[in-house]
Amino acid sequence: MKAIRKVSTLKTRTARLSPEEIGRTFRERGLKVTPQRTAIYQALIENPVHPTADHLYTQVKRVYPMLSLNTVYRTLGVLRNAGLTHEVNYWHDRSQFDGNINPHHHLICLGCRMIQDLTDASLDRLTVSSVRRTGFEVTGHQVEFYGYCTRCRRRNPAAKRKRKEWSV
Amino acid sequence: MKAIRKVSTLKTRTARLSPEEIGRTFRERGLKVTPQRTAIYQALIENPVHPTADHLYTQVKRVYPMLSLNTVYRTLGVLRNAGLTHEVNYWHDRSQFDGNINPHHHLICLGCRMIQDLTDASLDRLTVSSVRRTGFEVTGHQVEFYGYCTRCRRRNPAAKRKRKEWSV
DNA sequence: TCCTATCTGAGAATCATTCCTCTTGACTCC
DNA sequence: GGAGTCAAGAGGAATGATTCTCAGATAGGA
Repeated sequence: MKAIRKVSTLKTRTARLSPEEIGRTFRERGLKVTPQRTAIYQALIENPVHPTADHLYTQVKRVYPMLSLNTVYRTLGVLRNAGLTHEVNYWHDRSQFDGNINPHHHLICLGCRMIQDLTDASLDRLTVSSVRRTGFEVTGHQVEFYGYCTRCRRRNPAAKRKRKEWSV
Repeated sequence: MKAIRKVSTLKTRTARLSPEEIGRTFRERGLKVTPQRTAIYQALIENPVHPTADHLYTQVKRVYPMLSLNTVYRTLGVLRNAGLTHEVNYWHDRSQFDGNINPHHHLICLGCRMIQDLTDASLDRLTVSSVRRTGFEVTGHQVEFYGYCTRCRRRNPAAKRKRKEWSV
């Protein structure tokens, strides 16, 4: 379980689709193409920090001042049902959304709550015989690593790190 | 990443501590010992289904009819800060609590929403060089397997499974 | 261009969780 | 064992994320 053979890279999200490409993506999945929906999805996939509904609302409202938060929630629900986003809730207070639908894993900082994507082919291939023995049919999996990002480590070295960190 | 060497077992939670043992556990961690707190913790560790605050409230209220939901939340917060429970939120609507604080992983059924513990030593030892290269300091990790439990598979074989399953 | 199902905005409603205030009771010190 | 202290508990109100309802707008096929 230690040997990692394939090249692995930390994913910095740089997805950047034109409105036309987004429109095509929506039509392929039978979704209507509306300006709000397009803008919300664009904001989502360009955002590397796993935004909350409110983040997206604030961002898209700059372009569509009449946008309602309701529409953001509804749109995120539609995108999730269409498989265009995943919802994560590591902090138990509000949902964050992930526009990266390729298989990937997460690094979760207990200091600043940052959630960073990690793509690693060897983790994607993870199979465990103990799971097979249970009779559980696995359709996917995800690995979360908890700890401290470089910025938090620099600011607060382990030695003097206070025990008032976030818990999960 | 395929070779699983160690014996792995599906954990069926059977923790059963006496009130005295629970009291000792609390005192060791500097927590006051109260009947409500003891009962809530006992209900938590005896419950294999990752109960919600409301589940625990309903259960403990049978013994302590005056119990308030508020107390359940406060107690769960105390237990979490003391490292005696973990909070999970796979379904994005309410928190579920896990009294099993030994390293373990989860099988998550997209059919019935069941969350089952999986202990597997090889998964516990998982280390990934791509994470080390990022400079992220890992203090723990957890693997989640999504799919269908045996009961859901029996009721709804893959072939005729409708696409109205839960999404994560 | 027209029609209709679907989408949006606005505001209200819902519901899990937290806060506030007062009362109770666990633990310490004598 | 008794008194004092301070955290814990109960009850109810508040908070805040998310969902619902409904009327008007609009995307997209005919």
